[in-house]
Amino acid sequence: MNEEEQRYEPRPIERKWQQIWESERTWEVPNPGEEGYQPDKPKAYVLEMLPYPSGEPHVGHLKCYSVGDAIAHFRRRRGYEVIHPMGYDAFGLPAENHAIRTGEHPRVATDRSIESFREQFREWGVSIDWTREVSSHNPEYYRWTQWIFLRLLEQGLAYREEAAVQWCPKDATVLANEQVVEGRCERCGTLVEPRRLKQWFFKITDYADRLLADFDLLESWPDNVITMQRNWIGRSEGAEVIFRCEELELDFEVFTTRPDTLFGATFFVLAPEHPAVERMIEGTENAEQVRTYVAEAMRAPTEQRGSAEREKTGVRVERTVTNPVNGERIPVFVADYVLMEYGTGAVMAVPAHDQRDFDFATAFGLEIRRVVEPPEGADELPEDQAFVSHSDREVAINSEQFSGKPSTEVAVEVVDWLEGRGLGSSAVNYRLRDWLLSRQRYWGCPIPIVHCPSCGVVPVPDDQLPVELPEIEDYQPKGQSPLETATEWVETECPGCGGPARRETDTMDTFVDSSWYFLRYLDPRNEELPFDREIADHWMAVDQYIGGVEHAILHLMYARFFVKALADGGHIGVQEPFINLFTQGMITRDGAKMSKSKGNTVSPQEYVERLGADTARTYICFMGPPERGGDWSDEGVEGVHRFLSRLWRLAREVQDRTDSGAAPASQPEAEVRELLTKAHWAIDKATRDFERGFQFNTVIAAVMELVNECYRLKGELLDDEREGAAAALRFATSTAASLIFPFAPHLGAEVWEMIEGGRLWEQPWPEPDESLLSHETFTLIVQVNGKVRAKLEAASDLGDEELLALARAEQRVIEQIDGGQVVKEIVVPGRLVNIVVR
RNA sequence: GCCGGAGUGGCGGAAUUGGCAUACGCGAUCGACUCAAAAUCGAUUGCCCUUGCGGGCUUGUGGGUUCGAGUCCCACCUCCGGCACCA
Repeated sequence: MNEEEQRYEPRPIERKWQQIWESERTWEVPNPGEEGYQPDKPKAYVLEMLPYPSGEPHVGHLKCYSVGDAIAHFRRRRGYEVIHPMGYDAFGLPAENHAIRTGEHPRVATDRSIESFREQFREWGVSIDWTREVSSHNPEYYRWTQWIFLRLLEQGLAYREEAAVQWCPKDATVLANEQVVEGRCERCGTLVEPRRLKQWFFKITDYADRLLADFDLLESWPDNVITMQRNWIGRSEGAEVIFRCEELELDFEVFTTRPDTLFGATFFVLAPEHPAVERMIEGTENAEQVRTYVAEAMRAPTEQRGSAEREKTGVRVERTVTNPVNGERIPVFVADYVLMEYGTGAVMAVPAHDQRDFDFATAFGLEIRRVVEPPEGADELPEDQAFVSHSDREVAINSEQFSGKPSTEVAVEVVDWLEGRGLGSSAVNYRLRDWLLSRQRYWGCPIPIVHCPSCGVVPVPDDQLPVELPEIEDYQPKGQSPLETATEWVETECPGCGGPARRETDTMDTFVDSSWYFLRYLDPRNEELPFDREIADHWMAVDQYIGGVEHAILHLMYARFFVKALADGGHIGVQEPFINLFTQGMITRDGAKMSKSKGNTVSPQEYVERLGADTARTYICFMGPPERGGDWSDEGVEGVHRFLSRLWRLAREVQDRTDSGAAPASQPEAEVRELLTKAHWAIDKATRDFERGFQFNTVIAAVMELVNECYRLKGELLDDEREGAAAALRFATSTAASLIFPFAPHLGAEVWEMIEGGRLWEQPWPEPDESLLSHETFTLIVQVNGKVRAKLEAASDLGDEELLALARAEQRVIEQIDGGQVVKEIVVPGRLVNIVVR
């Protein structure tokens, strides 16, 4: 045998199997009722978040699809009918910005990128059912995005309203609340500005409670994702209380989580944006001063306003409002620490028991009246801050008839009292805002609406869908949608009255496209509906969803909302799209996030070409627990490549030097038994670790141990004339191939074919032989006072007394006990003996 | 500030129910093969003391429970992620 034949060359092996999978359509699965459908198999929907096609796939993609593919392969071989589709989230800003720079149509760049993604997925050997491929920028897809929009409109879940919205001046579009991070645009980091615009919204707030409650329907989601969504929804219970401005006969509703502190309300604050500010100041002496303050506050960037550390500012309004519980007239202020977006934009201020109100009262010299006290005997309260504790232990004071009662009780009773007089009621408030979906951009799904001067807002009838995106000359946004320039497209007929009308020129947020794609995969060529309900009900929900944690709020909450809305419309039978969620950690290089500007990017393609896809995929799964992320190391990749080479060379040698007809040994010799035991140990370990979650690093480590054991024993076994020796080696080698297959499918298939013949993926996942796992002897750990003093082989069937006798016979144990008195002896059967000596 | 998560060799990490701490990989050292190198195969590799036998120490820090703690409890430190004038 020459050198060439001894070297593991991944490229030809990988090509060979990719071609087989492609020509044999190995990973395609039929829908119920279609040819080849196997009703007796349980289904498993394994799904990775669809990529946004921009440029070429990066390491994050490689990780996501390596992890997902390992799960898909494991499930298939465990007897599931696995649906594992792929698609592209193809609308979006980067392609449009590219178009603005180059003049190239966004579709061209997007399609080019999709081609590159498709090609790489094929080269990575990902087991995808390509018949189900979709892309959100194709009219065959977005037709149904529009259809769903219209259904939500019918269900009263889509509405158009003028609202103060967050505008990104750089991207020249409005943003959803979720897309504003610390006052900046989530995409480009530009400070956002407030603007008043008429925009389309989805009423996700209607689902706030169900989005919270249905966390119970999920099996396994990372806690941090659930927490993030929970915080984002921000449900808080409390009361709505009416404060009346008697002079103007104007009622103000405020929300409070602490109705028990109502007697401590010593002033009242309006947000600068509050619509009633002008009426309140009209005709008062300092009206102009208030107007100046409001104007300044409105101009300040959101980011600056949103800081708790900032000094409190505000201005007095020459009016009072009445505290409903005691009839007290309290002063009114306008201050920017009160936000229009939350609650009612007005608050009752209780400086004694709210830090912000305390800070404001201190700055403006206002009364701080304590109405809640800790029980007697508690520590002195600090004078320089608010006392916010609220439990059964605190007691109301200075609260008329409520004084002396526990503050939680008072909270309930005060609300009852208010309710009885029509001055308030219990209420729930959310941080969650409705989803603003309008975008003043070109490269998105057109909103299927026509504005008619006589009929108003008219939905485009279903049979006129899709509303296709027109071709335009100039992609540059000018504060309005670039679609405004497509005059011929904009000017249309009203579907209602037939008169001249104009099309809606805003497009949809791309998160709309990706909120239902997992349903289209199930029935991708349906021309009557986005998907057939029966088919969708068969495959849904997604059994395992895999993706980056950066989508914890945006995508994952929107998709949950969509599925609930579709369920309410009778289009689907599930309430939750993703039963199990796995969020992968980020891969860094030299400890830093990869970025082109830092020049520390890792190109998956480079590694795939040089070392093979199997190496790249296996390495990424071996780096550490995939949810944690890790640092890319070239030495580490080499190490994995070395391991795969070892397996391949082992297979080569075993194939050359053993017979396939070899019978298993009837009377196993020590080496044979050792090797078989290791193989079954590896099967057991790999299976358990797979089932435990995503600890692929330990699965791979077990296979490495098995291969190491083969190397250790193969010298003797290959020289051994008896048939059992060869059979054991063949079994161990093909088992290693079988177990590594989910990570290195090409090599796994190749080695299996070399040793066993046939198609590895058609083989069920191996089962460990229990009889080989239970040992006749075990290593007994002998401790004296909890310290290991000896290790010895003991028969597994020995009783406690016999184990103790063995332990006490050990020389080193005798020395340690020497002279002392044995106080206690602990025996853990099958593990250890601990002798306690004084 | 609030809510999560994590701290284990030179490095990435393992340890399933409270029972051998450091599996597997990287790196390093030595050896075999080679004229030589690469590749490959094999051995060693937590720290300290000791020529050796052996002994002591070690899972961020301090305490506790236990025959026995990386794992459980209490307090603290550090790092990472998320949220934050949310009334």
